[in-house]
Amino acid sequence: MIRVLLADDEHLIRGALAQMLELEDDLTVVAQAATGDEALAACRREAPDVAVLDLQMPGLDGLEVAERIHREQPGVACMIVTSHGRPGHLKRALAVGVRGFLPKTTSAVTLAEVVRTVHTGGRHVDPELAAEAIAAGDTPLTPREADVLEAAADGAPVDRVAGRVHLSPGTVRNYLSTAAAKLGAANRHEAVATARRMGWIS
Amino acid sequence: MIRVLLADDEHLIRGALAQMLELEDDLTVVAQAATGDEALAACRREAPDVAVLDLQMPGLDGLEVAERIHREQPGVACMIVTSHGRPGHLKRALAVGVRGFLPKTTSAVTLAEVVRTVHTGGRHVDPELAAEAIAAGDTPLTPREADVLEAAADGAPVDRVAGRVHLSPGTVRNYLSTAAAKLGAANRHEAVATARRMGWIS
DNA sequence: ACTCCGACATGACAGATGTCATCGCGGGTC
DNA sequence: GACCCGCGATGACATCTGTCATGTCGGAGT
Repeated sequence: MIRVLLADDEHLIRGALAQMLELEDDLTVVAQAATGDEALAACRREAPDVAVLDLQMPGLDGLEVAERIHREQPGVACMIVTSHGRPGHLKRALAVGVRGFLPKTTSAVTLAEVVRTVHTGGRHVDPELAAEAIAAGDTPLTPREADVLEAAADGAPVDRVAGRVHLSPGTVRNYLSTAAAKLGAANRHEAVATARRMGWIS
Repeated sequence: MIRVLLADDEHLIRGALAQMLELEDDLTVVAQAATGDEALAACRREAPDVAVLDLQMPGLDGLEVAERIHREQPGVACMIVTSHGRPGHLKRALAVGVRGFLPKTTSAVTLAEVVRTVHTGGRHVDPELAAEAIAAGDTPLTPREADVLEAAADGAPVDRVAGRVHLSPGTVRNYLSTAAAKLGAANRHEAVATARRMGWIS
């Protein structure tokens, strides 16, 4: 019997998913969590075989949870389920030791199968997402550029961004300028949009 | 037996939800749809008692589908289920004749109950969302301001926005300026962010 | 008829932003 | 040691934006 931890902030979805997994003879949901922190706590307590994590959750997101679980309990196989599958997320997930990555558009049978796959040590990523990730390539941004772009993501004026990242306004402008150029955007706001779409910034 | 139409682009969720609703003795899912257009077609074909619509779907979104269903088949009770419950969406939904509005964070039993409620002619909106909607109030933007702001939502420079809405660049700047002022934003990009948060633009 | 308001436009000006050249510092690499 | 590259900074310049004053036009109310 494969013991599954289920984390998703949407109660309705989580409940429905749990019911569905319980329907499988060889699966049992031993814990549910609505936030990243809950998921982590539940994982320590129950030591499940597989952790099914939603990407976007309040508090720690699925990727951060997966990272910590992977460090603390390497025996627990993590997999990510998400509505918005950005290429960058997949890369980060794999880097962090995630063994399964599925969009919520996949069918129920696939989910159960993937749970079994990762439990036996295998990996599975959605083919379409994988293709996108390959097509998108790696981020062209330096770490600092990504930081600054993210700090500018809410549309705040340069000065405020500069305060957030503790840089001079001029430096911020330079970073944003090069970032926008690398992303082929006309200004930083477009740059933010494309970087978001690619999953290069949160 | 209450006949339910279920529309959600996330296959996993839709399937799980369907199973869950089928578990109720007095409910049966007669059709499922992954897009707005499919939902509309299925609704015409099956004439269900209740249509459960996700807000964000490819093609027509839940609100547009609800509007058309309400016009074409007033006998079909529409309800919206969504992950991101913005205050503005709720207002628009009620204006369009939607009878139930729930975030996906609600529990499964609530969903079933609300399906029954709207079927008997009642209404149900999530109390928390209702409170937010009241607190948020109506959009301060004129229709045209909202249009222009939405056209500027992806961060495009003024000229491009002007092209999209067939206006002179100067006029666009004026609209964006007044919109930003009304929303208390430092620039149009912040204005876009707050308008999005409130559900005043898609 | 008169008034108000929203849609649309123009012109002008200040301040914010994008761009570029240039600099120093430190960590790798050949 | 020489070199490249990323990080951080400055200054100058051109352009883009935000703001305001001002005007026209048509529809809705009174």
